[in-house]
Amino acid sequence: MSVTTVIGTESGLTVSEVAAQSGVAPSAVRFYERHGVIRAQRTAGNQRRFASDASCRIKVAKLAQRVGLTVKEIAETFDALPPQPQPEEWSRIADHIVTEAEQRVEALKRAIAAMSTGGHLCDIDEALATMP
Amino acid sequence: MSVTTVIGTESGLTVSEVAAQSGVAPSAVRFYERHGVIRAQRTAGNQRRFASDASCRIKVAKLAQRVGLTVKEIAETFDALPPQPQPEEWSRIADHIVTEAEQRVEALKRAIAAMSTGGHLCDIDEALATMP
DNA sequence: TGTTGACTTCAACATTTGTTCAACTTCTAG
DNA sequence: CTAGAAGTTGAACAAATGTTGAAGTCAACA
Repeated sequence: MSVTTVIGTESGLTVSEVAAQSGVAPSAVRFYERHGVIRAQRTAGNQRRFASDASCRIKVAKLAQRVGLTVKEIAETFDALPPQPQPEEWSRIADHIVTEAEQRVEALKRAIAAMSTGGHLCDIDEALATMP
Repeated sequence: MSVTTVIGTESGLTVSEVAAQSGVAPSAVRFYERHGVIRAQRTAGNQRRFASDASCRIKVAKLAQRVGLTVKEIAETFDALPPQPQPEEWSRIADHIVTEAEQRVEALKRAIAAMSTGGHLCDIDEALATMP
């Protein structure tokens, strides 16, 4: 071996590896670690080493951001995960995020429906507004 | 009358009125106008006057932000509205926003499902990772 | 040994979404 | 007419989400 990148010694994924796997920039990987979305061990030489679930966390986080969750909220959600999460625990987290997103969409739909009741949504009540 | 606030002369809602109706700060109302979420006429004295759909636009915008749409995206969506939108046109816009939000949630769900196939989601493939 | 590439931290910058303040103008009530 | 409430602009600040660059460290290979 040693022709292509030698995979991180000291057991764990490097920043670049996680970045490549998750499709974000290395700077973003560091950013997510600082904000608790992912966790890292350190090597003797102070380099980060991530467990293999790191890139998955980032992928989920990116999608969660797309539906309005903040990095902080996502980090807090992931906080419920133990160091060695079981697939089933992961599913619970995923469900939680999806549910939160769906609730926000429902809130949006309900609000729009509420505004629509009576046949008007955001229409200009010209007649009413200009009444004496 | 004339005891409580007299509603803006020169036909239209003032910044404060829209702010009160929509539940945001006056500064936010000006912000949304600058970014095209709402539009204003100006009085002879250069004050903003909003049509009565302004607060509704803001309410929808706030909820749309909660599901991940940016102010710019929302403004672009509202751009499709004519100056005097009919309720039906409003419904189309509302549908568009809801649909966009639902698509994002679907993307999230599909991605999670894809990651879950094979029984693992984000679990640590310790065995695999440490294989020689 | 030395240089090369990947890593480290820290600071600065950029964008989005607002808020706050100062200085000035306009509107409305009395 | 005049005082005070509310409006105007512009600049500065703030938090969230990153990116970029400088300066230094570390490990591996020739």
